[in-house]
Amino acid sequence: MRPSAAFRSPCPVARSLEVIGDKWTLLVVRDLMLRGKHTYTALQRSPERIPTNILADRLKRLAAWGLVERIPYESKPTRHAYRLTPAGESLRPVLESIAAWGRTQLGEQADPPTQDPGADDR
Amino acid sequence: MRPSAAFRSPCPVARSLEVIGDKWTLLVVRDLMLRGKHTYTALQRSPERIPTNILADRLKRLAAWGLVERIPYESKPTRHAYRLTPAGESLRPVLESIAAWGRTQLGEQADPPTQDPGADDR
DNA sequence: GAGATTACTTGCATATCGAAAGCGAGCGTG
DNA sequence: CACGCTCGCTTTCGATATGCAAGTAATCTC
Repeated sequence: MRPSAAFRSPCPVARSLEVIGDKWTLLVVRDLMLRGKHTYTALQRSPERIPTNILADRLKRLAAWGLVERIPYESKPTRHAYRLTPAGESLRPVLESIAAWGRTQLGEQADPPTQDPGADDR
Repeated sequence: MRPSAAFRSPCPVARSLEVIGDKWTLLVVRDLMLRGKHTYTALQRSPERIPTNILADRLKRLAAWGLVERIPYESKPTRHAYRLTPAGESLRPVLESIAAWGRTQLGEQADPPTQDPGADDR
């Protein structure tokens, strides 16, 4: 759960993918960076409906990597805000290039390509 | 396995992550784009040691998305080369921003951050 | 014809995901 | 002060994905 094993290779792409290479992590970053969502439930309410256990896990991972910090902003009912650290902010170009790619390549397409199962062309 | 269900949201980031949001896909793209590897076994021999079934699956997925094409280059013992399509090539800025991020943020660090299990700070 | 190589597939154990339910602390209402 | 509600998670558990190892088939090498 927490990052603990060694990097699988010295390649910066391979390393990055061990941190952000999954379907949800960058979505959390997007919400923190671009959508001004900073509380657990605000993040939960995003249209992609991240499962609550995954959200809790990703926030922990992001915090362990030093990309996000969890700051208490209220003490009576203890509440915290999640904020990107400068290291987390540095993901902005990554997020932007991915958004740009999605916009141009997966643009207005309603659905992903289907392939009739068994249509192996060989 | 094959992409078939609908996109989970209209957000270009969310959509992109359904295509490239995993630990291996972009590594295959890296090898095709930056390292001149074009055959199955060449891709297999990368230092990250991608499991063979995962490689076969990712190549299928990438082909289904139109990012990679599989071209026979020899017919006696049928052999194919995998090549990026223009759509696949368009991932270059994404790959570059990820590489740049990894280089600056995960640079020479030998290992990911460890956190003694049970050190919940709250 | 006994290996070796290429390009995979199949089987299976394990890890991760994700839906749903649970939980505890702190309000708020009557 | 009992009852329900929200917030912020954790737990449970079935489904899906991962990854190791072994198998397969075609050609080619000796």
